[in-house]
Amino acid sequence: MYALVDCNNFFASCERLFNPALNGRPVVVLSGNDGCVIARSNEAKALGIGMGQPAFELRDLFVREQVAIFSSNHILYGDISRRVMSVLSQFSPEVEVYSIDEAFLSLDGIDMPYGAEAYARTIADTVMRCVGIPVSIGIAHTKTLAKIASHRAKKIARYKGVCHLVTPDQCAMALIECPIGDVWGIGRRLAPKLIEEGISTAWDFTHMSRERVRRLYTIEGERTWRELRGEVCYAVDELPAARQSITVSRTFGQAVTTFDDVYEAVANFTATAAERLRRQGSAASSIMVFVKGRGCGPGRYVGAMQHTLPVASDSTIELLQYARRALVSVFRRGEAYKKAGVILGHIIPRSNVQLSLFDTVDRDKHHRLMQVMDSVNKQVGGKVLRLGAEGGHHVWKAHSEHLSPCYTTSFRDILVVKAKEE
DNA sequence: TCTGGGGTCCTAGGACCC
DNA sequence: TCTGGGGTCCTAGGACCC
Repeated sequence: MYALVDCNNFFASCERLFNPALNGRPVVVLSGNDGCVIARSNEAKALGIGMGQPAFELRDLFVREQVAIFSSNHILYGDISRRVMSVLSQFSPEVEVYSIDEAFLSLDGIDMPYGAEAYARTIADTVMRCVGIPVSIGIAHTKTLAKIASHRAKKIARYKGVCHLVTPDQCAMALIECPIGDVWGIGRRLAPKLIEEGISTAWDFTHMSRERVRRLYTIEGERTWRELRGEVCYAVDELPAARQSITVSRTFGQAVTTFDDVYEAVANFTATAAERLRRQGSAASSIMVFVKGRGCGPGRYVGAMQHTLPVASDSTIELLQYARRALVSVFRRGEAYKKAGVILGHIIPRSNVQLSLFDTVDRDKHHRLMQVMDSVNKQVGGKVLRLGAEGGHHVWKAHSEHLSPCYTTSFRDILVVKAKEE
């Protein structure tokens, strides 16, 4: 059996954690640049605020309904997420961290004297007590069914946060009530096609023939179909696989016009991407830089250039040389840039790097330097050691007007609790 | 009348997830 | 005026190998 533990309104709940005055109030968290809504408390959902809705459309509503607004604070959310996952690991030896706010637990072989449902309630209570984040839990025989169960746990009040889909009757009821578009693996594109075919619920889908599913929706569709029928196709995967590509990109806070400013942004993105690369013990054989101009549609300037490295590398210094070269070839003078990004590709384990007879780079030296940079930055926090190209005035930085403090990761931001004066 | 049977690698495009 | 930022997998088709 599998349990899916899903944090409720995760980013909004993190903001509330250190600010209980927000309980009962609508809370929203905005994307980078405070562009659109990416998390909502239940009160905010009740006001009709949509996921992904642009913030400027909502300005009046925010004021009228006294909505608490936050810029994304990914450092805070990442730290709270780690704490939640750490609590979950006390309840199962097999935990798959599926996303920042979700984890699958294998319940096989676990001693649950009062049954799975009671066990799940203990999990939820413990996460609440230790971290303060509300969670919903779905339990079922497959991950896809556990997803449906957790969805019901969240949506249907009588479940009080835990939904257990084990008997055939429970499963049938859940499948009948599950719109096809809510099934894990059936997305925006497939759902309308299925509805056109007369398949509007998960139940209908499980009653299609296997051949038809396979023909129309290929192997992934067939796996979803089998999982909904109770056959396990996806196991709990504890070790996250090394990334095959690493992207770092940002929309700028304001349009940027000079090469130096765009290059500074690209240098920062390259450094961040290279650090992630080293953290997973890999090296990249290609680097792509892209830039986007202002506006949208066909008139918008989009440039991209990829370089292949002669020897795969994890050195920020070396990767940045290629990034700079790529930027030089896509940068157009007179253009106003609103976004740029760096993508590392053709990623391989560092131990598999094929050296070259004609190599000109002192790789040991680079490696030692990167190790020192990473360890100092990790100890001190932030980018204390960085390349000169990253410094400067950061005119490209996104604006985050509603950023909350990093309560749990920065000494400067630790919450001060005042004793009540006598 | 007759036309083998296996592979690999690469890319573009389409779908999905959070 | 303003609309995020990451990822994955699969398939088809073309080019190549023996």
